[in-house]
Amino acid sequence: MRPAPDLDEPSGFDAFVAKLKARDRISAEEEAALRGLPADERDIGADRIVVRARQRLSESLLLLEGMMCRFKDLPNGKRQIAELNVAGDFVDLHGFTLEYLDHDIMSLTPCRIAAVPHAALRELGETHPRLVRILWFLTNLDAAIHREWELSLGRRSAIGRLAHLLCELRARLALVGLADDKGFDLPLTQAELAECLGLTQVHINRTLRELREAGVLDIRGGRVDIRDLAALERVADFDPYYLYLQRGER
Amino acid sequence: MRPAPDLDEPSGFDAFVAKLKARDRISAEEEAALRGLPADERDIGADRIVVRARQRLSESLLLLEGMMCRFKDLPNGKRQIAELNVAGDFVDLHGFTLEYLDHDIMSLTPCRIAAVPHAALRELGETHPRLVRILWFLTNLDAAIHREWELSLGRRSAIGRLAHLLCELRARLALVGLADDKGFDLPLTQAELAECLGLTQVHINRTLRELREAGVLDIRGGRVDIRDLAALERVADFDPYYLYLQRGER
DNA sequence: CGGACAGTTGACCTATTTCAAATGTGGTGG
DNA sequence: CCACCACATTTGAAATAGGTCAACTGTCCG
Repeated sequence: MRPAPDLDEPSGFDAFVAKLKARDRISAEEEAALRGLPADERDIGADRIVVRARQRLSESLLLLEGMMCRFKDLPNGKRQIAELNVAGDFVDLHGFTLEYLDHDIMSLTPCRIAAVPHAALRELGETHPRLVRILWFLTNLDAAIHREWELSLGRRSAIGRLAHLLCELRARLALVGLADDKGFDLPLTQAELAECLGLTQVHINRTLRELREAGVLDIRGGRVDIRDLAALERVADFDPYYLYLQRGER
Repeated sequence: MRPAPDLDEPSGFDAFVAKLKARDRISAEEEAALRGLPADERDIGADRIVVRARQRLSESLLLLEGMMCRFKDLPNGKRQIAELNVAGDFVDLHGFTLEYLDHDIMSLTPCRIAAVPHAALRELGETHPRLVRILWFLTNLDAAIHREWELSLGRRSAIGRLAHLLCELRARLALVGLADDKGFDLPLTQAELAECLGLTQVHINRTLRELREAGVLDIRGGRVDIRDLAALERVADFDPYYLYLQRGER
């Protein structure tokens, strides 16, 4: 295990730690333990399958930079993206207890990742039970996001779904400083948005136009320009409580 | 904490422990630690909200008997059930790290539950890190089920969705001895099935008829009679790997 | 300049919803 | 034992959100 680095020194772990601190009080000793986790950093190109379903895992990947998604395919070729992952997400932390994943994970952009061996996580469990609860929380947060997507997929209209996804992404990216009220970078094609929302690419195109013509937002060149955030959250029916953004300390 | 009971003595924990043992090797000492968890047993009527979203939690509920569901509502009144829970499920274990839920939990039948204080789970974390990983696994299993439901809601046809849900339920109920190849008891109305599947009650009725007329199964009087399991799994496109039924030991 | 994709648009189609009414069914009180 | 009520199921007819198909238009990059 590498020595705990100087806490002031910027590292790829920053987005991750920032996200934890936004939700829980983390002591200096705990932060050092997290930053001291052995982590093999790597770069990955866009549109690469990073983790394959059913593959036995011995490490979990922290996404330092870039965007990834987890998805499942049907034999007929239809694809459903189950969640988007942004910088600071521990994309397959659930693989630590599941041992293999039930879905693939793919990079949507070039990404920088840090691979943390499961052995190190197990060790952390012996020494820092509270940190384990915080990691456990992160996987439960993924489940909460899945539930909100189930609600969208099952019960929201196309425009509501699309607006909701954009609100969620904005909130999650803002947490790591990658979005504000004006907008954010969105490296997704309309076809990929369709795969998130259970719609077709053609219908995404029309729905996007509807949002544009209503003066809500505009997507151009991989960037979401929000014209009227309040209106966006209204059509999305967005309530971020499911993201657990301001949980008290445990 | 009450003393560890005789392991041979039947208890409400049996379905729970059976489910763990089906997936992981549990030592006698570990089983004793689980069964020794303080648990306040209670009975609950059908159609009662058992845990409310946003409510601060200090205990988690193990479902000993009966069926529950977790759901979210839209302001327009539409409801999406995110998961069904059967005997042996730790229905709001995720509340231990989330502190409050993002959804309601409701009983679908009369239920018997055991409430385990979070303090006892925290203590277990200090003494039995491996058991914590097994509990953590259970919440990750819920997330895997959510992902499969996202796939159904986003990409499967009505008949595929319905068949898939019935396959999943059958597999999960079989794990605790409540289903076999012939069928199982299903205490859901067609309206509730619709709320699971993102469809309308009317369409569930028609889809059920389609399955009946194809000789696949018949639902009558709260019981699913499976006529042709292979056909059912074929229209469902069912592959139970996402249920992690035969994981090796960690 | 050409080729590969991503985005746009129109015309038509269909799975599922909506609305409305009829038919079961199980439980309760008289 | 029957009448009645609430609720679940069934069915038909009409409406629609979103899908499908096919072509055209960027736009980026080598």
